[in-house]
Amino acid sequence: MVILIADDESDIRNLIKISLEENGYTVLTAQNGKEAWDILTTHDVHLAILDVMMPVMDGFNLLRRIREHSTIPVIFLTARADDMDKVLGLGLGADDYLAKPFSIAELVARVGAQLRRSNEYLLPKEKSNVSITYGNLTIDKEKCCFFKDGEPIELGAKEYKLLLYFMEHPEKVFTKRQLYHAVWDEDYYFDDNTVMVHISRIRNRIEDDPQKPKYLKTIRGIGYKLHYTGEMP
Amino acid sequence: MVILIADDESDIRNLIKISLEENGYTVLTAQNGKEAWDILTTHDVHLAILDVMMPVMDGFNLLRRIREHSTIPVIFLTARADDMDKVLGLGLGADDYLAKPFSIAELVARVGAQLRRSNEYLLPKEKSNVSITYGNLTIDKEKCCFFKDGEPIELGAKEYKLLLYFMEHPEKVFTKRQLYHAVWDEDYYFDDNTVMVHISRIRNRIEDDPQKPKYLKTIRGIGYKLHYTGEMP
DNA sequence: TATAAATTTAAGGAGCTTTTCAAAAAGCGG
DNA sequence: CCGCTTTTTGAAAAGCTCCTTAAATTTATA
Repeated sequence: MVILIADDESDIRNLIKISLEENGYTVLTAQNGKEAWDILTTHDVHLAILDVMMPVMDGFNLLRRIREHSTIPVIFLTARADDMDKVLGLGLGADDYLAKPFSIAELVARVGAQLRRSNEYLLPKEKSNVSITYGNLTIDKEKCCFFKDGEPIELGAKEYKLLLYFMEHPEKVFTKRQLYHAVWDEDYYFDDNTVMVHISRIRNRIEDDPQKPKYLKTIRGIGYKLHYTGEMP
Repeated sequence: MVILIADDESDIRNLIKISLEENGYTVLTAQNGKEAWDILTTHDVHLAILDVMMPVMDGFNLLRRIREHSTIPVIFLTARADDMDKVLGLGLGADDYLAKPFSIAELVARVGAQLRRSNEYLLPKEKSNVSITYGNLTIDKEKCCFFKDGEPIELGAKEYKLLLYFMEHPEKVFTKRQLYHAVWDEDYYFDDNTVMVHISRIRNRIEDDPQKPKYLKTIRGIGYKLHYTGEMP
């Protein structure tokens, strides 16, 4: 799960970031509303924590823009009591709010609660077949985008189709012949290594260490599979 | 969000313009009521800040004309106390007012508040299905007009339909076949490049640099999509 | 260690994309 | 209804990206 924190105070940002990362979340940060908007439009974010008072664009305006396109949970942080009233009064669609200073444990708990809730009531579109998430990898079939930890990764068309096929059948092993069939939609009669070259390319883009792939595993003598090492949220 | 400032003092115009732009708004300016009226009738403006005293057409008359057609928030600026009384007394439908000299921070706050309010109570018509806004692009299905930063951009019929289709599904990738189907409403059997030509023409009209499109992105090997860069003018 | 399998690299080119241009069609005003 | 302007279409050429190919290198297994 990818969480965005937008706050102009770097101490608070870092404190929250570290605490959430300890709980297994991936965290992106922004110093102001504009930065946050840039991240939200280019990344795959599942929840946002926004300070009300920020330079360049404040939390209210940011939330309004978010709600034009998205229903992700948003948690507000406020320093002043009357800001809190605004949050409630405006009915802008914030899902939760906390007054500073707040207990970090409470924030983490509320993040968990919002994510659980949003998972339950997810729109059918978001829920099912448009985007596929496996571990910290996400592929959006509508936008034709691929994300790792919420970060977008550029892929060529063939690379994208190949990876999509793996994402649709995680952990399943495919021979090169099967993969060629699925992606190129034609038989291959002899073993050119086109498929392998593309696998190699994908590894260079998505693996931390392409020599020791964590995701795209080789099953020697048979083929390849998409594997996820680590705990599933 | 596009804001119009009408004031004959250029210092004040620029000060306000800069402050609002820092907050992520797009700003248009006018030196008098007539200029302001010209802009309001040809552009897509979401809020107006009017000086009461202006040559050619004063703020009162301008507001009266605005209210014949539009319900956008209007904020008055006044230099004299008795003008302020007029604003209140006339009941012309100004949404807020500030006496000069005013704190720029307060003006920015009030602009934000008015925009929030107008968004909440928006008529369903204005809110949803008649005009679509994505980033700094707006398309008005009723007037069949397209705006970038509030500036109208002329489009041919096919260009308009194509762009409308993209605006209705922002970020979604479409193949040329899908686009042809949606806009021309007939199958295409061979790959004439008529869709591409129209894409190219749209880019020439809406992109700052058509060579490096910010909005209409090519997804090589797959198709095209309307993207929002997150940049704010 | 030998051998087969898998991976990497780099170059050339195929195919996709863009642009341009001109002809055809459609819209507009007189 | 005719001639003018604008828009759309189609074809062809130029440009560019990424795919394919082949050869060199590394890794795994018997």
